[in-house]
Amino acid sequence: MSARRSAGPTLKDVAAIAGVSYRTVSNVISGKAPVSAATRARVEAAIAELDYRPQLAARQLRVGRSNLLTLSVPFLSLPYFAQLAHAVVTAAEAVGYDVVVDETHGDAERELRAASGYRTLLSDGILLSAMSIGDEELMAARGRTPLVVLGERIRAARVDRVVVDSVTSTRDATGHLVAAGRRTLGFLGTVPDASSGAAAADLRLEGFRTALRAAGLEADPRHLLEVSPWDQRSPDGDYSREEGDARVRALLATPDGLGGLDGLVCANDLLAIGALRALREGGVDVPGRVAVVGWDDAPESAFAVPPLTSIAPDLGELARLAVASVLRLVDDPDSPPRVEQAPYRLVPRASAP
Amino acid sequence: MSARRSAGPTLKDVAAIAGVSYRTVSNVISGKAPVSAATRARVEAAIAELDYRPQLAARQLRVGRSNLLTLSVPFLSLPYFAQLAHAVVTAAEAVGYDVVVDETHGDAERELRAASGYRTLLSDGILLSAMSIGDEELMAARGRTPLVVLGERIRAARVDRVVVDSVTSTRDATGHLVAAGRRTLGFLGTVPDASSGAAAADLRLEGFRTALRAAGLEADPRHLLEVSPWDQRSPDGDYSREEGDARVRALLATPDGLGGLDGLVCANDLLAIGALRALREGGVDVPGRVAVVGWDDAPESAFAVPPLTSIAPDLGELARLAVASVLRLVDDPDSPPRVEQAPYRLVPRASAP
DNA sequence: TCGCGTGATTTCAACGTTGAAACCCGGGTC
DNA sequence: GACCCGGGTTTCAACGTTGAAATCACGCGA
Repeated sequence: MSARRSAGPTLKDVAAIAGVSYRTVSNVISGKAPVSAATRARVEAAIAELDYRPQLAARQLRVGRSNLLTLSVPFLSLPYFAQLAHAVVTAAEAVGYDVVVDETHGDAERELRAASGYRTLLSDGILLSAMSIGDEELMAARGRTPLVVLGERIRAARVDRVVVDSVTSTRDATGHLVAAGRRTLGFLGTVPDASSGAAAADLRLEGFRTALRAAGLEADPRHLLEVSPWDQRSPDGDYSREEGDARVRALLATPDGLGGLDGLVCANDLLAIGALRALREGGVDVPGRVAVVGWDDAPESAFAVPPLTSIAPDLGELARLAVASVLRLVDDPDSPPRVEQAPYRLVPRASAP
Repeated sequence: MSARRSAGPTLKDVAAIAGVSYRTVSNVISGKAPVSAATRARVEAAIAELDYRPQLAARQLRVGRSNLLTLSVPFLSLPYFAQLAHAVVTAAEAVGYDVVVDETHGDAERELRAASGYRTLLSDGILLSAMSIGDEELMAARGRTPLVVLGERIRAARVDRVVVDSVTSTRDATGHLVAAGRRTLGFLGTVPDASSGAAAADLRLEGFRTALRAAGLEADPRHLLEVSPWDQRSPDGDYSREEGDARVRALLATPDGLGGLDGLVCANDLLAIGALRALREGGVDVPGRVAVVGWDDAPESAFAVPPLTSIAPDLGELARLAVASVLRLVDDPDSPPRVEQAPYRLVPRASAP
């Protein structure tokens, strides 16, 4: 006897018990062909008796679909991606799909593998949240598997994408500070190499600048706080609480300290939460002296000290759009690429009332 | 032409180009049979030319394995489960497995479906973190698919489980407070219905009591704070920051307020973080007046105000043990059930130095 | 009474892969 | 020179399911 798996019952086993052909059992299950009430009952009894379950692999082989989507994110352990995964699993379930989760750790090679459809054909479509690879690499690597990119790092028009507008959202967040009378604003989370050019953080910086310009303001270069270069060893990437803490701490240690800074826009909530700690421990009142806003609306942000004002992307909608997009591609691989936007809103809290 | 999928190349297509039989292509890919260097090169060139990928469904159908595990958790959006998912994906990847994530929302019906192996045969094994169903239901529902239960809710000896010892870990956490001179201790997170009897929170309460007893202390019943009954509508379950905040706020609103409470042990970090907020806003100094410990060591806990002392379960090890267990079952379905323990450690921070 | 249509059921083949076994061929061995 | 050995390669069948088409039973109108 071969070393095969538990060898559960098959259509044939059910058919034998019910006294019909196995095709009829299939008909009962799929409901695609009419079956008399009597046989249906017999078949269903047999199914229950054997606890029969269809073998997805066989179905998939036959029909060419797995009803599986792959979600590829850098780190499931970051709140943003955890929320995203939650939203995607929920959205996929609503349309009868399961989700395989892949973590890239922001590793370019792994992101390329995701873009190209992995080594093995498994899922019907891929949702990729990239943070290391750029447009050309992605376009070069992509394979036949339907692909939808999440987020604004990738800008190529020839891929389906679902995004939340980083520029206008961050402009709004910055505008919120300006409207509250803040005049000396800083930005936490600029990226070292200008080469990337399309990272979400760059777009958020752009939104920051747009808002300042609109208000006739300008940012002191010392208030543009750059995060450390990407570090593979860090388990959570560089937009972390620790990094936010460190960068603001460094600013405070500067000869002029804050230098009049009265508002800080952060590229994400984790950086903001780190910044809050550094400010608090540095004796700087928030929002009295400095107002802080983040981006993500992580669940913990409402419980930060003080509670953090943030941009809340509608991840539920993002996920629904993404799933819909990828399924459209599954149905029609030649469907022209679209870029869709998910909404966001500004959630004001005590850190920037 | 039928409406099948993109119809990528198959072994036969590669074979045609390379001028060999398709079985030889298979040999090149699997490496299970010797292939001469010359043909190997030709085949590999053909593979590259066509960008051939093996079709997992066909392989799975043939060999009876999918190299897929299903992880079933209540909420991916809770830090604990997000960390757990991260750990499981990592551990599975190390042994060549992908992970399908299923969210039950703590719904009993969905947990039962997970325990029984889902409606369709897809993954080789299931890792289930249950929070609603009990021993009997689980044993009754379980099907043929190898199952490993994560966590201590389920106690049945006849299922494989991987746990972190809630009793001793919480006893340690409580002991830490006692050692620091705290004498009037409370517990946040008792559960309403005593019927469940095996929920992790109950075990943590037991650990709390054990430690008190060992120190010759006793808890004032008013200091055993019960969380609200499970609420399906709540997106995050009842062990939430909001709940912790509400329960402690309620205690403070009591005629005697804290009533001498000088240490609070929380069933998890989210409750503790909520508690910290309520205490802070109630003007209660932590740890000056009340020391607080949590359980989970959520990433955000190090940045809480004050940073939270917590029990840090070794989720990496938990995941490795769980994956190893389920794969053992896959290889040998009759392998006797085991219960394995993952280690934990106490991480002291400012909330309970 | 015959044929016809429709509902119910079955037969057949195919999806792409791999285990098992057969085959082929050149180089020893006796 | 007959034989065996083993690397290299191929043939064959099967995994469990579903699309397509064939078959069957039966009531009904002509």
